[in-house]
Amino acid sequence: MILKSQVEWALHCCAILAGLPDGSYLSTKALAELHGLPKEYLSKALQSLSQASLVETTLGPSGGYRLARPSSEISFLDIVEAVEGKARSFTCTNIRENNPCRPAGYCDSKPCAVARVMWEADEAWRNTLRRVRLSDLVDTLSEEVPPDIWRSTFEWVLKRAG
Amino acid sequence: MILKSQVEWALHCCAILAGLPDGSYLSTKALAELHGLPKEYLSKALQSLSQASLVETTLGPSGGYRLARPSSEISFLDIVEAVEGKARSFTCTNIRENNPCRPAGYCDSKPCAVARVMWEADEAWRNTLRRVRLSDLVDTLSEEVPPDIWRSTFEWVLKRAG
DNA sequence: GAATTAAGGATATATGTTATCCGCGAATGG
DNA sequence: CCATTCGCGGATAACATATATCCTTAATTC
Repeated sequence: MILKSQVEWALHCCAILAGLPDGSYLSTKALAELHGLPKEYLSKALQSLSQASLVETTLGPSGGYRLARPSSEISFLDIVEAVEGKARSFTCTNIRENNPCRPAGYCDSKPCAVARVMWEADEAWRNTLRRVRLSDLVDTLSEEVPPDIWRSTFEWVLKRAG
Repeated sequence: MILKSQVEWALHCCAILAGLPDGSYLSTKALAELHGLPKEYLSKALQSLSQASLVETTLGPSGGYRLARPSSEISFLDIVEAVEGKARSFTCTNIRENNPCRPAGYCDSKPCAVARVMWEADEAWRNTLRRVRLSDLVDTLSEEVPPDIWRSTFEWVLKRAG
C-alpha cells in the first residue's frame, strides 16, 4: 500500500501556490524546476488538482496555477484525494459468500466484519488528513525553513509568477 | 493506494484458525476451499503469516496451520503488516533538496513537514488496527453470522482439521 | 514406501505507476 | 494579426507490483 509520488508533489506545489500574491499564477514549468520534477508528469498531478477545483488556471504566457480558495480552507485530505482518488484502501471482495456451508441465495444484512474494521482504520487516516489545513503546513514551513532560504525561494517564485 | 487482496484473505483465514480446537491444524487446501480462493496463491499469504510467527505449521497429512498464540494476543495490525509489510504508505523523496535556492550541502534538521503530516495519518491508521484484536473479530462474527451457518462451517472445518 | 503437507524458487500475466510526446484551443505580447 | 506560451487531454511506452501457476524439496503421517 503505497501512495503515488504525485501526492508528495501536489502537496509541495500547493504550499508554494499558497504563498503567491493575490491574482498571480505560477506555471507548471516553474513548479517543476523548483522541485526538480519531470514537467510533463507533474502536469498530470496539477491537472488532478484542477479537476478537483482546488486550483484555478489561466492560459497563455504568464498563465499557470493559483489556489481556488484560501489555504485555510484546503485540507491535506482535499489534496491527497484529488491525486490519489477517494476509493478506500481496503476493498472487500466478500469472500464469505464462497463459504460452501452457506445456503444458496443467502443475503448478508451488514457489510463483512473484516471490512468494517479496515474501513474504520481508513477513516482514521482520512480524519487525520482532514484536520490539517494547507495553511498549517505553510505556518510550519515558515517557522522551520531558514529565513534566507524562505525569502530567496519566494523571490525566485515571484520572478516567474504572472 | 490499495491493499493487496491477500490482506483480506489472511484476516479471514486467521478468524477460522482462531476457532480450531487446541493442537489441531488446518491445511491451505481447506482454507482455500472454504473461501473460494486459489490454493497456490493463498499459500503465499499463509507463508507470510508463518514468517511473522503469527501461525505455526506442521508437515505431512493432517498438517497445516494453527495460531501461534491466543487470538486475544494477535492484532489486526499484526496480520496486515505480516502480509502488506511494515513500510509507511507515504515515502518522502525529499524534493525540497532540489530547490535551486538552497545553499549547496545544506542539511535539514528535521524530516520534511509534509512527510510528518502524512506519517501522522499513517500512524492513526496503524493505531486503529493495533487496537482491534483477532478475538474481537471472532466475537463479532459469532454474534452476526447466523447460528446455523456458523455451526455448519465449523463442522466443515473440523472434518478437515488434523 | 506412498501420500500429503509447507516452503520457496521460477515463471507468466495483469494491472498500475511513472514518464514522455503530441496536438488542440486559449491567452498574451509584440 | 502572428508567434509564443500556456493548460488540457489522448496515446504510448517503460517499469514495478500484484496476481497466479507450476515445480522441486524436505518433512511428516499412515
